[in-house]
Amino acid sequence: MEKVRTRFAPSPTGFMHIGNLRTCLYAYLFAKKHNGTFVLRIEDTDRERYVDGAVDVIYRTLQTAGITHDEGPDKDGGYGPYIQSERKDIYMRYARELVERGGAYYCFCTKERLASLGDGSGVHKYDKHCLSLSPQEVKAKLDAGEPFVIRQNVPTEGVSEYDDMVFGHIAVPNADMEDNILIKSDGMPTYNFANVVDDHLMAINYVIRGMEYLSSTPKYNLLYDAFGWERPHYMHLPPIMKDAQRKLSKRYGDTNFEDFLAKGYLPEAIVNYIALLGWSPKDNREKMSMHELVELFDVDGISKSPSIFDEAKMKWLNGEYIKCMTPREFADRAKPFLDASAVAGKFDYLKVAKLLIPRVEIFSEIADKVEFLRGFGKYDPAMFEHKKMKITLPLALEVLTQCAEVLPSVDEWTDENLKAVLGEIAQKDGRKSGQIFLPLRLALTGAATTPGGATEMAELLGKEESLRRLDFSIGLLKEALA
RNA sequence: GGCUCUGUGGUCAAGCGGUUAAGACUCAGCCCUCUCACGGCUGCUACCCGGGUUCGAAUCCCGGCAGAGUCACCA
Repeated sequence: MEKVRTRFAPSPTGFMHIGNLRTCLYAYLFAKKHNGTFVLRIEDTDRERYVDGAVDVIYRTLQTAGITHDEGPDKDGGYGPYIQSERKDIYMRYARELVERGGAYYCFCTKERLASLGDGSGVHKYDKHCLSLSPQEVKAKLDAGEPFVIRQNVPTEGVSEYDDMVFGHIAVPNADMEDNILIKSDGMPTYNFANVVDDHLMAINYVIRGMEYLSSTPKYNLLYDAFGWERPHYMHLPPIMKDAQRKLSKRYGDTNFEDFLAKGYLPEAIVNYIALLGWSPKDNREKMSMHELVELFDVDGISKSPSIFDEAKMKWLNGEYIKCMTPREFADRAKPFLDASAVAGKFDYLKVAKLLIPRVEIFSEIADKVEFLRGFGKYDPAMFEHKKMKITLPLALEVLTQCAEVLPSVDEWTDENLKAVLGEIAQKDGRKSGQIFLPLRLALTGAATTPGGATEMAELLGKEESLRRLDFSIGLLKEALA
């Protein structure tokens, strides 16, 4: 196999959505899998769509996603420039060469004439009107400064075909293809042309992109052929859908990488999940690091049908990543979310992290989970009643009073130690452990559900605060029973 | 509408002529359990339809149907 060179060629529109990122990921994985080169090229030939700062978004996204390009605008590999707007003269030069080779021709038709081409059937197709212009006529118009475009000269008969690495053999009748514009009247190339010229000049031999190009690829091949260039291999990818009808796109929101980051998703989990949308490894493994993805990536595993983006599954995967974190890692990476929650400045993040790791799938769930820690005050004592555990209010009071007697003498205020001490008490009195832990947890938190049990809550709150709350709750119970 | 492609549970997705049609997410139930989670177990639900080919078809062929893509001086 020749040295593999793939590329990702986004247009700087301001954000990178999941579908683009996956295309980028596959191009990267394929290159790395084969010890090849992954090139980043910026396709900014459409100045009307250009957005300031958009290129930075691309760099930032690749970096946090863990995708590193070997060549690009910021990493010259000898095939630059890597920004299309800086290659303008190259395209014009090649377009003229193509005209000489008969693969293209000048067209001076006005927009009005083009619009009148309708021919009733509804679909218009350019009628090759300017192809019949003589060289002298063309020269005269050019000299007169008439605006022009350059069009590809597609044969009217025959069939163009190629083999796609995922979709197999593709054959399209030439008559169905139009003489598309290669050079626009502003002198800039269209995607159709710039892409082919750049891919060739940058020695890209594996073109990996969305399947929206599947049926126009024969047209690009015609260009390669007209120049006498070797055609690249093609790998077209099925789209990622929002639902069965709609493709994922920025129009529906929440589909770009940075939005998910803001919601508390881990970049490695997002990358892992999108790798799985449209591809699966031989052993059907699901949780994979970038390194493993590179190792396992294989064209055979790419699916031909569109896949629907399922955030529930991505969330689950994200949770799997969180479960593997140490409290230290969790505290560091979730810091912005912890800072914005009820535990900010009041509790030890490491202790909170330990409780949250198995209970949170994405960081944005943190706030709700710890909200009960915001304050502690009057609550409904009826919560102490528990039929299944046979806990009545008087029993709760009795147990809590007992706790209040024993606990102050506990020096090592840790989850484990407290558990041992309280367990002993329960056993001594012949009670189920729940009959003591349950009331205590309620007494310490005043919350029906908490991320952890009585002893974990006690450790988190600390001895002083725990005893204060216990005292308060005993008072509350006494009042209720009076 | 023409052309191109696709069609396995609600979702992702194994399967490549012979399987009790994997697995994961979701959902439901059970166990564990001091609430909530984690974990463990069980369950529900699928080969788009119709014809062929074949001893045998989810797998191959044809035709329907459904969905997607494309038909720009957007990429």
